[in-house]
Amino acid sequence: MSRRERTERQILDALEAQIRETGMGGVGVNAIANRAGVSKELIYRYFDGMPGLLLAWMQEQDFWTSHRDLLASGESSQQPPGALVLSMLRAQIEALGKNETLREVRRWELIELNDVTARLANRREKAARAFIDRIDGLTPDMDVPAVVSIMLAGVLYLMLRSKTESHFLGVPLRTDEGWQRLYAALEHIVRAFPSDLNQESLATLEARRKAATGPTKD
Amino acid sequence: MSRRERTERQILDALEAQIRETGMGGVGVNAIANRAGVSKELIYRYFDGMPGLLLAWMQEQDFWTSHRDLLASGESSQQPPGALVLSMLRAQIEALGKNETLREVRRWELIELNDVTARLANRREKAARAFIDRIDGLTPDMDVPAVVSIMLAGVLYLMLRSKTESHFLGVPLRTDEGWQRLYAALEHIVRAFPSDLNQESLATLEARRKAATGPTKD
DNA sequence: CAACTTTGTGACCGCATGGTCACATTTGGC
DNA sequence: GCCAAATGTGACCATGCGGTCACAAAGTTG
Repeated sequence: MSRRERTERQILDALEAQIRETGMGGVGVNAIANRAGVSKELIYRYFDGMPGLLLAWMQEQDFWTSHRDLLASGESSQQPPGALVLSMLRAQIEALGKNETLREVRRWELIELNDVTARLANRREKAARAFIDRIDGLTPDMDVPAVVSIMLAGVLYLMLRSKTESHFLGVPLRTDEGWQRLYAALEHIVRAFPSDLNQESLATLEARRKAATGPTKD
Repeated sequence: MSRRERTERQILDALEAQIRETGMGGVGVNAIANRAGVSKELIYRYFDGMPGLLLAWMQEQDFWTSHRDLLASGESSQQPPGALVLSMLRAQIEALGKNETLREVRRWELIELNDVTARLANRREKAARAFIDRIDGLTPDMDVPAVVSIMLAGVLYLMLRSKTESHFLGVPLRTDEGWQRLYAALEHIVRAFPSDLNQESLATLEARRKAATGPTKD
């Protein structure tokens, strides 16, 4: 590992730590450089400024983000639609629940509109469409994208909201108990899917529900 | 109207306009004072600084915000639980859909944690609990708060997300057509409620669905 | 009219930000 | 060893921020 690679690592790690601790609002050249113990000039020289640094960091995240995505979508191609949806929702809960940095980025995506967020939005929507299209055909007389949108969006909102509020409609957002209730609610909704959820697949998922995990402070 | 009241109005209106156009990120003493065409000193003198100004502005909003809440919860105390939930969701969609400022504030509530946001959270959760508690008892063997949390949170997320992304899972977030699909999805979910939605109440709601409205740019 | 209060203004301060530059130090090839 | 490229640093600049202050103009009360 060259000397340069080492300091680039320091900078990237500092970015991650800064996002986690202060949110995207506290991200700037000075803060990152100080935290990395390095001169800010290097951020411009090696990454061409903050946008470039963010892009570079994103690309690293993509690595195992898309890894997760592939896992979630590939693991069970033969399951009924409802089970697929539940797996995907569970994957989202787990991925977001144990990664405060990820949650901060997604909060940021809600308010900021620029090159970086646009790129993130594109990539996400592309992957999401690929997932939903495989299910949509199998379930006529039901607007699958719309119903799943509500469920997924609900999970996302509650994940993000857990930072500033401990409960939502009385449901705790910072305990595993609360998230088990929410996951059970998702099951309840999916159970209304037309031709779906035979006994075996539901039993499989039920076993995994016990391990449901909400947001942690790292 | 005294001279002071007039300039206080100018400041409050400037705050609202600033929030709508730039989001809470662009809110500051200098920006507000300039937009109001007034010296920033007056913000400190009359409102004791930005937090006080925000509080004062919030209190005005409370006026018809709580008004709406009362309407939504009082209009139909005798309807079945599912219909009540649908009414409440519809009210949320309408209130948020036509008020970009409100959406910006709620985005802000997701990232910032301070006196003002804490107060907002308290008030909201209090009202929400009052609503959900009236329904919860009526519907055993189902975790009503959890299911409604998913639906309401889903609506909120998609409302907020419409600023930076035009689609979610392929569903358009900036057209009435998209929001009619989403509202229909909510109906679909509610239909799975235990003892619920006789023909009349559903027909009533169906008629109103035609008027579903998504976010507008004001 | 005179004295006093309210209302409003613009200048000023300290501070942090993003960005650039000149200059040291280190590394690696000839 | 020697020179050039790579790596790193600290100082510096303009700008915008929140906040305060002295002072002017407009109203009000005696």
